[in-house]
Amino acid sequence: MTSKKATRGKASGATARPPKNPPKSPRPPQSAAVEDYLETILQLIDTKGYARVIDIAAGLGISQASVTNMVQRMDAGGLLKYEKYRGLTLTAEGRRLGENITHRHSVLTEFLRMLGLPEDIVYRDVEGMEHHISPTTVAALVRLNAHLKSSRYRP
Amino acid sequence: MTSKKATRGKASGATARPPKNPPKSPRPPQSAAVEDYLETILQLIDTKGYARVIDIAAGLGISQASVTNMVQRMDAGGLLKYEKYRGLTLTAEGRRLGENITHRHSVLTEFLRMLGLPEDIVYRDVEGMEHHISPTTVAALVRLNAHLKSSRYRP
DNA sequence: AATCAAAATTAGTCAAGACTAATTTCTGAA
DNA sequence: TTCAGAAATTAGTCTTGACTAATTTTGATT
Repeated sequence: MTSKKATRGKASGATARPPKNPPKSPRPPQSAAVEDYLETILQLIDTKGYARVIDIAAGLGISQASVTNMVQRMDAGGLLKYEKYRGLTLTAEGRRLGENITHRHSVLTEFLRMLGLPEDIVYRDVEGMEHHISPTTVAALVRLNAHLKSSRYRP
Repeated sequence: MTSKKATRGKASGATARPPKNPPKSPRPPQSAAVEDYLETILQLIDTKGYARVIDIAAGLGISQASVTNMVQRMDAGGLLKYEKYRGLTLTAEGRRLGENITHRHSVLTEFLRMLGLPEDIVYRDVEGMEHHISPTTVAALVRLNAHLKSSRYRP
């Protein structure tokens, strides 16, 4: 608990603690939502060869309008290249980020399965937790997974 | 990834997936933010005997105004009893919830420490992840922690 | 009892991200 | 080539949860 971080607004806390406030330009996002989009987009591209707005929307379970809006901001943020009505492609950075996220997702999923949890719970917990795990922790989980596997851990 | 859940607005997805839309009354909240508040409030009460707005604000690193606002909504949600300018007390439900949350926090912290992670990373990852772990997973982690301890797991 | 600083509250904003409705563009038949 | 339906975009809202500024209440001190 503790610490909220301020949605991103104009922190400078009257009573607040760390007033850290990055200048920030127009609209480049960097959030849990963006990670979900990247993950879905990468999966679509690697699966069907392209990522249409409608498929991203279906994959995330949200409206097409929401996707259009976010995709435009992600273009502004340099995560992907977007041409209205034409389609989109990930930039090098977007792909790299997407692959990190996907890896993290896999590691976490493997870990929870190792605990003997039912698939639906694994799925939901991974969904929620994945955006909050540092690279260091991911690495530690990779090692733990290997250990649990080799030691034949039975929940 | 996949699935966003819609902030809570008026889902009914044009393209969206599960249009589940609970009626919802005035303002009863139930979110990660509320969990952070409950955790801080419970800690203050069990430590100092009471929880003042200014201390909650300091604990969460946000403004007093934000706390006042949330505390009023939590009162409406039945998590605590609040009297303007006078103070607040947790309801039975609020305390029960707070204790669950605190327990989850401890279990998760112990787990990450077991992985040999540095304290600052443990702290931040717990902050982020704790709101997304199901009771079932918490139980599984308790067992895993015991196992790792007895097997003298060394990262 | 009067006063003043600390604590709390109110009022009004803001940003993210989702939504609906309406409009525009694209595309595959006919 | 035309056109209807599918896909995408725009415009405008809404909710959550933070923020600042201004105001009010409380409580300790004189």
